[in-house]
Amino acid sequence: MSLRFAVLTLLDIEPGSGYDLKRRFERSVIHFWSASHQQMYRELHKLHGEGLLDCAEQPQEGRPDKKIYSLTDAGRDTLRTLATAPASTQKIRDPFLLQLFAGHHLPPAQLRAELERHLAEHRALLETYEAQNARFYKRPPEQRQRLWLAHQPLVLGIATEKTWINWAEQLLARLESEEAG
Amino acid sequence: MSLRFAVLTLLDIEPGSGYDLKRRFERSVIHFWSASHQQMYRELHKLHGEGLLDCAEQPQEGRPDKKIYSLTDAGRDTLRTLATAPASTQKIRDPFLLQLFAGHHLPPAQLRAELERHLAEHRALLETYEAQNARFYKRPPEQRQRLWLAHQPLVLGIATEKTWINWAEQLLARLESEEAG
DNA sequence: ACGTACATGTAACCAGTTACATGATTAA
DNA sequence: TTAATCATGTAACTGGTTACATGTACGT
Repeated sequence: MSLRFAVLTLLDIEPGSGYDLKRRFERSVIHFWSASHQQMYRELHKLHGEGLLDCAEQPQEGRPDKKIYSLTDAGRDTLRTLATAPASTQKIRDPFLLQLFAGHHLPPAQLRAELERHLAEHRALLETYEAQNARFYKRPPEQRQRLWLAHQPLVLGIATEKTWINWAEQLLARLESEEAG
Repeated sequence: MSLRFAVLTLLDIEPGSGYDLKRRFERSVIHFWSASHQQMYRELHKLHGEGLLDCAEQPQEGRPDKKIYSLTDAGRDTLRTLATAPASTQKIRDPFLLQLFAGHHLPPAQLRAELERHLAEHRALLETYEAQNARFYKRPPEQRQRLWLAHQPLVLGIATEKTWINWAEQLLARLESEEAG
């Protein structure tokens, strides 16, 4: 139900097309949820079929027509219901940790290279989060007050990435000293 | 491919049945991967069908027969290949953060109750990790040296849970002061 | 000529969850 | 007698990924 919940939440804030939603996921929700454009279109069709969304076709010149989706009353009801339902606690599922767990199958140099690759990705992620965070703090105080709750996932995202990077740096140092010694 | 990798890794350490694997997942790998018994049995059948596992039926008295699976040579080859393949970086997908993001749809008291429920779950999780960690440090130094890499996911698990709990406690304090003020 | 952004979609597959089904043993 | 642990499985469904398909516009 989470993709459904996410789609309804974003369309409730502002109507848009599948393509719009995909970009909004990437820009604002990526640190705690993600979805491909194929998932979007499938979900939008389903929601529309169930009468939770209205669809307005908007012809465009020079580019493909847009289908702008917005919530119906039934959609808003469903959103309220989903928002109230208890969410399940997320278990970690990290393929890289699995790889580490079986790390004795890899030559140490390759393991170190893998770790450095993941480190680079996490550092890049942290940078984009920090940038989003900086934009938040440039908003007027009135908006910051209103949006503080929706901002909390980003706060956690930043803390989590810092934790990851810190752990990985210590691990890297140890891998290097094991290789040297 | 990750479930496959996890199953092969555990069976490489020690052969066992689907039921055994399920328990070993819960005891040793749960903090970075999880799987239900249905997934196990399906994966074991598939791996066996592909000739990556041998299966020895072991009759038992008073309880159902066991099917003990172990790696074939082809299985060990596959495991080595999977261990070498670059793992994708995990994206966070936390339904609770989605709920927070849409938190304005919930009455504050209910939101606080939800947060407290999740906090309790994360605290319990941290406790079990700390217990596992304590058991690790009771092992003889020779074993600690040999297993240090496989122990790293647990180190990260502990740090991540602490980060989560710390974030949630600050959020809870703010929710309480907003309710009071 | 090539890549990127815009815009929507189908099909096949892989992964994970939920519900159901069976049946013995052991401890409270 | 009730619940938990041991042990294996089927079926249906939901969710997510990968590959393919189409076509315009714009910048290099």
